[in-house]
Amino acid sequence: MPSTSFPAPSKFPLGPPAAVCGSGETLGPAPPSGGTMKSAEEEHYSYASPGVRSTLLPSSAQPSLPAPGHDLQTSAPGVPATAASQPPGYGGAVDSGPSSYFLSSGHARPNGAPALESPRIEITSYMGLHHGNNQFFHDVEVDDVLPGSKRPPSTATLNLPNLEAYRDPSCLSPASSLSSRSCNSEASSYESNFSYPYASPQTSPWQSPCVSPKTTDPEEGFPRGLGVCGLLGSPRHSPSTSPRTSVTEESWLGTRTSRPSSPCNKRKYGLNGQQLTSPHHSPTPSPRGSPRVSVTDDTWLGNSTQYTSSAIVAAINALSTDGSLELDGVPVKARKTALDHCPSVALKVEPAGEDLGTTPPTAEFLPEEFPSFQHVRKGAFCDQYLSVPQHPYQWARPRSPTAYGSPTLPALDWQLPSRSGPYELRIEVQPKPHHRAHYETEGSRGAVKASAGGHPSVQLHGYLENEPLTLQLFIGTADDRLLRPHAFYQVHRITGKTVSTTSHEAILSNTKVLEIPLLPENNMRAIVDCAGILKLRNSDIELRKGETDIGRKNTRVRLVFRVHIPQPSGRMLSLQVASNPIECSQRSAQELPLVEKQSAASCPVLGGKKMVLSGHNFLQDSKVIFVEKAPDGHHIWEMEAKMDRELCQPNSLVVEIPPFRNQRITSPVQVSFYVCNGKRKRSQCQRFTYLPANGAVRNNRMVLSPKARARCGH
DNA sequence: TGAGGAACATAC
DNA sequence: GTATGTTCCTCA
Repeated sequence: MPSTSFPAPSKFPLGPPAAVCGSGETLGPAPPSGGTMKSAEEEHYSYASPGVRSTLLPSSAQPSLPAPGHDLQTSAPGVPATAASQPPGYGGAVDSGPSSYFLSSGHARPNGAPALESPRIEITSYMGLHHGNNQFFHDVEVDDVLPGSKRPPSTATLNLPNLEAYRDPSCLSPASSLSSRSCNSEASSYESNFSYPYASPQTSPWQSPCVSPKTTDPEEGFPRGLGVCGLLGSPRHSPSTSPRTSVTEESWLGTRTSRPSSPCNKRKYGLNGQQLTSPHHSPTPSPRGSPRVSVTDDTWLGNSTQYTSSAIVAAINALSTDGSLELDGVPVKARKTALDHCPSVALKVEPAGEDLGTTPPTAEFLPEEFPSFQHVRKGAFCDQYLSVPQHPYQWARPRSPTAYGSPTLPALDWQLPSRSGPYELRIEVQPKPHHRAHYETEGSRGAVKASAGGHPSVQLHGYLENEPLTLQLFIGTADDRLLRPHAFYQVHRITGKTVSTTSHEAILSNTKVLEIPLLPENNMRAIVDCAGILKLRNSDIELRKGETDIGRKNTRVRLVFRVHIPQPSGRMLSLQVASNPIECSQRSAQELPLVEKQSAASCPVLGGKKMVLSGHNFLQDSKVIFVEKAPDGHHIWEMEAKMDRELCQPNSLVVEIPPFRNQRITSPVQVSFYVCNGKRKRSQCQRFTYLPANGAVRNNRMVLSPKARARCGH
């Protein structure tokens, strides 16, 4: 395979490659790592065109490169050490400070080099990303089309509204609910977008070279690089390209069929792989074989006019083609398991190079301007294949950032600043430190809540425009490494009467992203009451190709919020902020709180002082109880300390030390305290010493000064 | 639907 | 054997 003819690294003078727009502007932060990243970065920048989803395939081109992973520190051959060692993100920001991430609206591939040849087909999610009425985005997208190429996004997403129709119900737990099975839920985008390594050309050396490779999903080039899933390729995608279809189908239908250790078959499901007959098994492509197509239409029908009918047909063809060959060489067990996870198939169709110049005009991607397209899609296309319920938007959603095509937006594992220039994205209300995530086999456990009741809220400060924006939310890691999408958790869209915030799901490189409107009338503030957390089985994720993280004990997450602010220059400013860590496992939440450190071993004997306790398993509603017992064990007093909730953070409590209550004690006064979670969980008592401030010890008794006495109520 | 709890399964 | 993960039961 030819290697990528990207701009030389010299284009990125500030260490990590900085974003470069078509005009040569140096943009935002550099990607987190090198290696496969390199190509991705370059691709990303050099090709970053909202309207064009380039799909360079570093992996396929360089099979030897390490599979995408999470190790952001990993560098790869050929990549400057700096690129790999520096934290992603702040490298080359220009306008808004070092940390801002800008995207130019006009990035066309600088050298006009053709996209990297690659034997993969990927249908990337794009659907529903173009709905907006945000002219800002609109313009950007138009401008972003490669000059002369008029090339539409090379990838698209097809949402499957009702995955159940394609899955064996018997495989689902009775306890399951549609909403809980994120992968299969109405949030069809997840389904259609969620791709597994096996289906990801970039990680599938065995993929058929017959696929026309012209574009690459920059997203995939990043550490996680599993590829944006979704469906639909550009209208140019040759129906002959294909073969990914089967993969997708299999992964999709194979859900739960072969979970190695899953009790799915042992307990209730009683489903065997045989039962799940993938449409692709049929030698003959059939409408049924491409349910994903309809999937894409799901909630985005109203907005998905970006696709031309030809594109859709191409996608269908691709999907309906048996691509089993691509799975050859992949252990059935692993394959199925992994695929199982992502019922939805995300195919990325890579248009042939020649397509670049023949791609339909950008206008195709502007639904508002081409209502006829919608008609064609819904009626002529979707209806013919799948009965897809119309899913009108509930809100005049601004064009989703993803509508630009991920190539133009920073990858989810890029580190972005929370503020830049006049803008600041801030979490006004933090989520509770514990939220039990639900499995696909369970019903939803509801939305993440705030400690003091209510829900987390996020606000964009400094934005004075009247155009609404979209707030993106995904589940990120909470370990010591750089923030990145969490492999074992996905955000779960909550809907229902109790949810006041509308939202939409999108998939970016295997990560589900919830998109929430940020409206000027709400002061660009969003109350996030629509986000739950879905736990994916460790066994499923760990079998993913390229996955390096392990799920065991990896149960802490953060809510990551992003907003992309169009700039007058046409570029995009991206901000990001992550919440405090959230413990998602049931067991951890039940563990005893443990005080590891306290701010002072000795504290004033009188009240009014505060003490900081840090440890584990503290809850926002944890209580700190002070106890004093006489040497003979006699309980002298016990009282709950007042908490300074404003200063409390996860696993860090700030308490006000209660006033001294008993004068008949010896000095130094030994007092114990424990942290109590709920009714039963309490830490071991931990001692500290009161110093006789404002008092003195005489004859084994505390003698308080009049002032101290008054303060203590004595 | 949203939780809480716990039984059962698996990893270490 | 213990710790942790996953599924199921139950209830408000």
